[in-house]
Amino acid sequence: MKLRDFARHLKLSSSTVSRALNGYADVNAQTRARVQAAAARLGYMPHPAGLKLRTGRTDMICVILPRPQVQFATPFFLDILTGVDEVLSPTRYELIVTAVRERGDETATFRRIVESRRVDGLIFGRTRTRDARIAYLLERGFPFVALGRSGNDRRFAFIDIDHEASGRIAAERLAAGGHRRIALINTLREFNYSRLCAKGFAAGLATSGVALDERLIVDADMTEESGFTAMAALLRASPPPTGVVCGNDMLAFGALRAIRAAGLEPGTEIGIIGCDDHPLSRTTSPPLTSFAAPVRAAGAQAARMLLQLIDGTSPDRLQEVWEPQLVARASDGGSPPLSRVKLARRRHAVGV
Amino acid sequence: MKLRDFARHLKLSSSTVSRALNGYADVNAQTRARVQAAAARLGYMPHPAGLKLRTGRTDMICVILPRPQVQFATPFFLDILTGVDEVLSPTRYELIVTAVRERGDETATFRRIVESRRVDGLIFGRTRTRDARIAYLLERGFPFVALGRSGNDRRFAFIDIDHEASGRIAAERLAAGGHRRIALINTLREFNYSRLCAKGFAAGLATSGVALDERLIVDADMTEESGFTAMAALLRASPPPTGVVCGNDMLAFGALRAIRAAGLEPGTEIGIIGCDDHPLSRTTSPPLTSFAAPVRAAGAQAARMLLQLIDGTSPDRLQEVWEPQLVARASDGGSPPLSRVKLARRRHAVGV
DNA sequence: ACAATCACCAAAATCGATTTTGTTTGTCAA
DNA sequence: TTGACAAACAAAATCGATTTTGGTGATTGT
Repeated sequence: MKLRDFARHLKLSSSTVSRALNGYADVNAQTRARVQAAAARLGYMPHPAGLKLRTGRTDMICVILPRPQVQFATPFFLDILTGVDEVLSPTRYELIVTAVRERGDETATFRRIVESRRVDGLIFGRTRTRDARIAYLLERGFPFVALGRSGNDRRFAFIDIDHEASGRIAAERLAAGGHRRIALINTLREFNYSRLCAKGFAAGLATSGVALDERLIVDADMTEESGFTAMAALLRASPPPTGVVCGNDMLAFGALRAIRAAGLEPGTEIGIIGCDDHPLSRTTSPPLTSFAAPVRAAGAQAARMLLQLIDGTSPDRLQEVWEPQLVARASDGGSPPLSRVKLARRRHAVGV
Repeated sequence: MKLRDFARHLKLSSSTVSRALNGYADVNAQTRARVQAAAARLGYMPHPAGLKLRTGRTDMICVILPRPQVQFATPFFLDILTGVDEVLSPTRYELIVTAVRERGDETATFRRIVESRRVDGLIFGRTRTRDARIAYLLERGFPFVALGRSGNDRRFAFIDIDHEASGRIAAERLAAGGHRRIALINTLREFNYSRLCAKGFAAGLATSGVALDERLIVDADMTEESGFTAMAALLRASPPPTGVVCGNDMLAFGALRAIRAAGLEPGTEIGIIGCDDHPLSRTTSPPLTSFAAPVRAAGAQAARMLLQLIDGTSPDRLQEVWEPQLVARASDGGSPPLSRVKLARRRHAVGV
């Protein structure tokens, strides 16, 4: 049923009906009520295409799906989507999802989306320390909210979790537990939060009076396998670390496995702290100490920010950094570090 | 830049330009080439709203995001999305995602989507044994592809994995390993694949000459915690099972933890087989035997089917059931079952 | 009683594409 | 020479909404 039919049925002109539905003042209150009641009863809804053509709005918000290569590192992406949808669904906006296909230059994806004029705004994550996508969007003046900050520019809307604080708190906590050789298995340095985590980690060691050994800081992509490989390598150092901070929980799962494979007991002989609070982290053995990431709330907030941005709010007023929340479990157990001799003996025993 | 401007720039009428771009015959081949070259050079793209209003198509495909309550049981949802997008992106179709918000009646979500006339077709999963959503869509004649079959009706397009075969193969495999008391921790019976899995499991036991003990079959929702709880309860049976099949890997993770907590060694003292091949399954201890679920390929195929359906292919010709592929690892180790005495001793020792 | 104002509604323009219908050429055959 | 026909393009109608403009009848003030 289209507007004209609906109007004819009400014995009114389509313009009056339109104005009644949109709550204009110059239509009789009684008529307006009658029209709105009839619309609800007959289930009249304006045809989206006609509406969009006339108003110029697309009423669509796009969330960018990162490349699948690292998807298992983001079990949280669904949470983001859920949060965004939660905010969008009571509004006139629709949520659309576009995956990044280009291998090399993600900017091409963004260019395509912007130029197709199909969406009013963009939400995406995995911000880089120097982010070409952000530069492009800023240049085009296209509305977007980034999940995470970037290094090069600050004049855009973002919501981020303070990974610098996570890194610092984790380092200090292990140091307070008596550890003096503390490693960091970080996520890829190209991502901005990874850089911040490393920075906080270094600061935490410094304030705790623990020397920073560059050889105990390694980058890894965000898979369990990388965590395993990185931890296994760290355990071959001499002396090996007795505490380790991981850039995310998936890496920590791998690290736990490597520690066990080396014949050591995580949580008592080696302290380990993750980051992100993966749903399985409470079930590892020992349960993994980590930092809660309220991803769903962040997605919702990003959506709210984007709507405000589209409504004209300045991006400078739409910037938030949330404090991380430590989820203390058993894996960072404050045991004293093992002696060098004891460790060497164990390494020998399991043939690492 | 709109069509009229573009046409003026070419010193042609907009109708001719439109016909040239759409490859009509009654425009000079030379002119057509000139127009298409200019479009590529100047980056002209028809405005989506105008196009949709005129053609009536929405060029949108909607994928339904299940309720977050069980999201962690579906780390594969992103895979589905990726597969769908992979097929859609070279076409004129756009992918949109809508989350189910209603707690009770999911049909309300579907009604909203269909009536808003914003999408040309639907993809969704978690089909139920009796599925009201499918009934509604069939009644409305709205194009959709279901990920999974349903019990009540068959006249719709679907793609499914043969969970009946998985259940059967898993049961037979454990039986062949010498197990005689085999349990099933199944997913919720309201989902159709869950029912099929139980059916296959029973058949597998029957062909192997193993008695089916109803008390060893339990339903659980799809979380790690449920798996733990269910397995712990099973271990309190007398005699306890020596083999267990899990409806998905997340449940199996929980079961593994429960087995360990009871002081037993999974893979040698208790055989366990999962289903879905979660990315972490290769890293458990012992690595989990499971069934590969080519979710991404299934998503892609669902998208292809939906496009064919929209193009007029009959749903009867768009039905596929894929065979599961066993991924043999160590967790189903073919060791002989423990004696009742030995088990009892262990249970006593760890205080279960 | 008459003009001015106001409330209410209808008619027409507009958004940007596609598609149908018309018009101008030029060519060819009768 | 002229009518038929085809090729190539232009003009106009159309999709379904919103918004601007304009007009009618009633009310009010003087």
